[in-house]
Amino acid sequence: MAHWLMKSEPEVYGIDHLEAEGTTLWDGIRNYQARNFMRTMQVGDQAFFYHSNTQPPGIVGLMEVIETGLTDPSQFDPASKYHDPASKPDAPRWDCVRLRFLHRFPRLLSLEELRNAFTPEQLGVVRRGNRLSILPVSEDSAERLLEMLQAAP
DNA sequence: GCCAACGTTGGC
DNA sequence: GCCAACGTTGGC
Repeated sequence: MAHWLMKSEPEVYGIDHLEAEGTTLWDGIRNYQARNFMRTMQVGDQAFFYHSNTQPPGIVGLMEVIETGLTDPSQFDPASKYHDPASKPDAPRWDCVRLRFLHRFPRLLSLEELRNAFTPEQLGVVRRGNRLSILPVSEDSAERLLEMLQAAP
């Protein structure tokens, strides 16, 4: 079972939304590197939910991958901001996964704390200017993150 | 609102 | 295939 970090702006889609819905289709990924990471996800993998573009940014919860290899429907929807006119239904360019809410952490683990505890090599999200919205998390780092999230700040 | 990082596009 | 221009993300 692998671990991932997935970013979303809480104003757009945050842990509150996921908790209320239970599961969600993680659509709208329009970056090839992030898409390729998503393609290697397996059912049962876990993902840290990271709130971006908010104060303070950081990890707030845990999700589980429950379905992979799904075609992202928003690419064919002209009304969607994720519409991709260049993508053809017989050769979809973008896909996505379905995730399930597991739990919130007892506290937010801020980017500042992450920066103090990890190098950019250990945890990609701490690299300044990292725009990738989906990142792999090594098992070592995942273990440390889970420990930090249970401990007091 | 600024700007660093970096992906994408298009002219040549 | 190079590279300048442009667009997006996201921290600050």
